[in-house]
Parts: sequence; C-alpha cells; structure tokens
Amino acid sequence: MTDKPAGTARKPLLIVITGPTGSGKSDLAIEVARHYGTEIISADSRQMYRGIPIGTAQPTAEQLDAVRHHFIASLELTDYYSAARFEEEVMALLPRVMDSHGGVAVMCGGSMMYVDAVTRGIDDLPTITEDVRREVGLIAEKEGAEGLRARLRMLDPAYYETVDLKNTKRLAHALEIIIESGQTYTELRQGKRKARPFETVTFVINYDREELFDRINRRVDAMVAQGLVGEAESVKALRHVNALNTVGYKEIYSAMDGDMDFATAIERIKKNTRVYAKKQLTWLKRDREGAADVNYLDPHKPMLEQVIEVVESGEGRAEC
RNA sequence: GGUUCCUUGGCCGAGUGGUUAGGCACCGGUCUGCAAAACCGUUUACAGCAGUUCGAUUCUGCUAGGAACCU
Repeated sequence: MTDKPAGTARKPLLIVITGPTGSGKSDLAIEVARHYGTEIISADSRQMYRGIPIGTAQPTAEQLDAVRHHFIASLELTDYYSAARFEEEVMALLPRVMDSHGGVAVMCGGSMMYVDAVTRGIDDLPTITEDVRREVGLIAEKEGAEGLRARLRMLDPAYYETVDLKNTKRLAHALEIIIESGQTYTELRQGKRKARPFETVTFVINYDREELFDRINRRVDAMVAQGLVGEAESVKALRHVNALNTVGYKEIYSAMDGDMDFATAIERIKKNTRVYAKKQLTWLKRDREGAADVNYLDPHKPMLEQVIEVVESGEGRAEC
C-alpha cells in the first residue's frame, strides 16, 4: 500500500475504470488492483453471465487467478438482473472488500448505468411483481405503445410530458411502477444522488475514435478465432433471453437462420460493436460536462502511472 | 460486331415531368430497474454531355461503365 496524507482520515476509495468497449479496461483494472492489493468489482452487464465468455470478452482464467473479480460469470443466462440489483449487491459487498484491502477497491466496466448506479445511486422503486409485469405486457401486446401512452397520460401526466413517447420499454416500465406502487412515477423518481460511505475517482480510457474502431474490429476477429461462433451455437437454445440480446450473438443467429452469410454477420458484429462504443462515448461525454471527478487517461502512455498519480494526489475525486 | 436491358447519396433500395421515399452506416443526442437494451434528431442523390419542355432524376440522343442473349 501507499502512503496516505497524514492526519487526514479519508473515506475508503473506489477507483472506477471505464471507457468504451475494446479500450482495454480489464487489463488496466488488473494492474491497478494488483498495485493496491485489492479486488475488482466488474460493472459489465453481460460478463456477469455464465456460458458466454468469448463474446463478452470476460477476463481470462489467468486474469481471474491473478486478481479476485466479483460479478463475473455469476449468473445463469436465464437469470433476471438489473442495475438496481447491481447497486444493492455492490453496496452490500463493497465495505467488506474495502475493509480487508486497505480501504481501496476497483470497479471496472462499460455498462454505464451500472457504474452510475453504484457511484450515484438510483432511486428505490418498488419491485415489480409477476402479475403487474404480465398485466402491462398484455397491454403492450394488445394495444401497443398507444395503449401504454393513453394510460400513462391519465395516471402520470407529468411523466407523460417528458418520456420518449415511442419508447415502449420506458412507457411500460413507468406504467409498471405506477400500478405496482399506486404512486406516480414522477413522485418516486427523485433522481437524487445517494450518500456513499466512500469516495470515487473515475478514469476513462480515451482513445481517438479511429484508433478505437480499429481495435474493435481486430478484437472481433480475435473473438471469431477463439471460437465465438461455436460459443453462440452452444447457447442457441436460449437465444431469446435478454442476456443473449447482445452484440455478437444475435448476428450469428441471423446467419444460422440463413438471413445472411457468416462473413456478413462478422462484419455486422463489428459495426454493431462500434455503434455500442459510440453510445458509451455519448454517455461519457455527458458525464464529463458536470463532473470534476472524471479523469481521462492517455492510452499511449503508461496508464497505471497516470492512475497512481491522480490517486496519490488526492484530487479528482467525487465526494459522495 | 449485333440486339436488349441496367447505371439513384458510404451501402442497400423505391419512385415521379414540378412537393421529402425508406432502411443501414456516418455524425449528433436521450437515458434512474432487462442498458452490449430501447428510443430520438440530422447530413450525403438521381453516371456524363447535349436536347425537348415554363420546368427533367423522371422523355429523346450521344458518350462511359456494367449485364444478358445472338453471330
């Protein structure tokens, strides 16, 4: 461990490593975790699942051996999961990890909503029961977005004004919450930052877009060489579960259905991965505007050193 | 050599004598419970030249490139 500013009893520290897909987060997180002698909390909504290590670029067996990772391959493909559940589980786990590892933990991942759920917290909303889920699902199925909109306009006009009226998923979710709780979504959705018993430093690996896209293309080729197609095939029976509504799998299934040839599917995977990276960049860009606690790393210089420098300086942190 | 057909924006792909096809990508954005999800905004055209016409991407001719068939 390293020195701490004398006399200042600082809160524990969560070092967050994020960035777009293919930027090398996992490798850096391992270096950082080793340096501080701690463990890694993965914030990746797809690496949590068992059975799809290649397509989700899970850490290798050696990497998992080198540093303890949490939330990797811990779920079945059929399991339901969410950012809220992640927040809950991480918050339960983190104090233990920090206590036993010098007050430091590393979180690594590109699922931005999961990262935010931990660093900022999300509102406590009621858990939706099967019945309500089915009820709303039925409305969506029978009446489409139209039916969801009509109800939402009556039950929560304020939210109705702000939602994407074409986004059926969000409409349905709002309606579920209203029916479940008997309150409006507007009331429940406070959007308040939660207090955390630790500080946060966030690092974003910052490649030029062109270079990033090139890395992504090459990584997809590497996945294919490692047996992505076979992996997809091995879980094909579950192709309709959400965990497999994922770049890399849906394209291969299309090819297996005969909708396109495999070469096209691979190109499609590259394209969709680039699109995914773009969305992550958009999210990060927005965060940059409001946050002084986001530090950009130059991938062409030793990144571990950049991280250490910021961490040791005690600057660039978010007081939660 | 002859006959017929084709040529639309980065790609796919409709269509019309005078209003914007559309899809995908690119670029930009939304995001508080499935988020590698779902959704939104915007840009790039009618192969070239010459005619007909008030007006041509749409009609005519020529040129270029491509396809099929014939000798």
